Amino acid sequence: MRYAKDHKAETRARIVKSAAVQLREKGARGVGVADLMKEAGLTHGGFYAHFKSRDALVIEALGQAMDGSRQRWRDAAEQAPEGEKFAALVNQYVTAKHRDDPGGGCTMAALGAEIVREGPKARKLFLAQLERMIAALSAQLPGSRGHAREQAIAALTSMVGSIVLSRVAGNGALSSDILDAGRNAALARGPAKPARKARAKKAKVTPS
Amino acid sequence: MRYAKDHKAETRARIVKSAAVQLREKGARGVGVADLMKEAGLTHGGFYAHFKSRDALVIEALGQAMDGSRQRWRDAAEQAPEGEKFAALVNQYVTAKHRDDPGGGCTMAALGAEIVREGPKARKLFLAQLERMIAALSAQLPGSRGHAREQAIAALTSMVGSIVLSRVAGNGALSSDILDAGRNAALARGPAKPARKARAKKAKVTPS
DNA sequence: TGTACATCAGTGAACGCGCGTTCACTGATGTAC
DNA sequence: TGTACATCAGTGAACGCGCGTTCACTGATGTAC
Repeated sequence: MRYAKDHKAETRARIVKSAAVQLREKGARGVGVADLMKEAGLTHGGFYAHFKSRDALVIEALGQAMDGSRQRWRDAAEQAPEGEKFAALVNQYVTAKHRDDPGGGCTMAALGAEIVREGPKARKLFLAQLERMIAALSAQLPGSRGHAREQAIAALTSMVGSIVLSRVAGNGALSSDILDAGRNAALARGPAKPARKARAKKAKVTPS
Repeated sequence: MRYAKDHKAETRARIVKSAAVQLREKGARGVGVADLMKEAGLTHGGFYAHFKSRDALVIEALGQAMDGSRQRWRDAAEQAPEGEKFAALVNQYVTAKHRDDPGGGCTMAALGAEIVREGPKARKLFLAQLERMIAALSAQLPGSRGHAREQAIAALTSMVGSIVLSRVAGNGALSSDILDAGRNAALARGPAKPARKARAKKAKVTPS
């Protein structure tokens, strides 16, 4: 063989990874086959040796992007001490870093609004991801299952809304205010934190 | 003249109105010149007698869509009694009707996430609209200006997040739960309501 | 060890199609004289 | 009143371009004998 035995699999993985980033940056319709292959250091003709169609790659890349988010959420929850896991999930999500890195960020925030128009496969992926996000937050909340779930959903609407709106706002004072207000709103759904932490995290909102 | 004196202006308005709907339904890239003209009962060739380019129409239609939202917000605030205006704004926004009618609904929820990728003109429109939404909510909240603004932003993140996520969820129980939880989270940012109303509005969240 | 052939990841020209844009034309009405 | 011409909203063929997809080919390596 001309290449190492898993060479083709590696190339394929490289394309998927690149697509997962570009999809979130440019939208589901914004990524071309030729761009993707160039990004992976190849020419466009080879694409169909790896994927059945552009759409098939999009589905796979969406799944990959979601897996990345799931891993991040799992890490955040695992690393936080008991009782602070909910806050850790919110705090790793509602950040300027996340706002400024759509390509590496949450697929729901980046593509949720437009994916409704795509095919059923993409929709199913997003629905499953949405349920996982709710479950992950809910698992860190006290009280009855129903109450925890309601609080988790309330927090999630603010989290996703914060990222979407802060991206619209750009990266100035308004954008920071949106992140701060949204983060606080989501955190308020969780268990009360130690006073010093709560104070340290208190957001400053610049008056208009 | 073959046509009434404002015939051309009416045709133009018809195209813009149709585009304002289709943009929100299909995305900024999802609307073609030929589709739009057919929707207006014309053939595609006449398009450039009305608009300089497709992009120019998109900008105009976005503005029109936003004007519609602004009008709806204004009406809701005016019609509600003093002290319930904030709740009225939230309640007219976070509804299944809004979720199911992206073409007639909020431009921010439908296109906010993807408009970041478009040109500076579209961005400016969205930024201005975002500031108007915050101001409209903020004006109905008590307390210092800074505090009212923070509460308004917190509410808005939940409102927009609710619509985006409920659309991802479809129209089943999860979707309803998202609307309920998001609406309650936003309402909680406003002044306390009369007890009977608060009870009547209380959302039921189906346990998972 | 050497030669002929198979394999296969990747190349790049070519094709078809959709879409934005252009343009010569239509046909109904208004105006000049 | 009648005739020739101007106006102008709208028509539909055509063009250019980008993009997804196909396909014959390349060239390096492995294998058969």
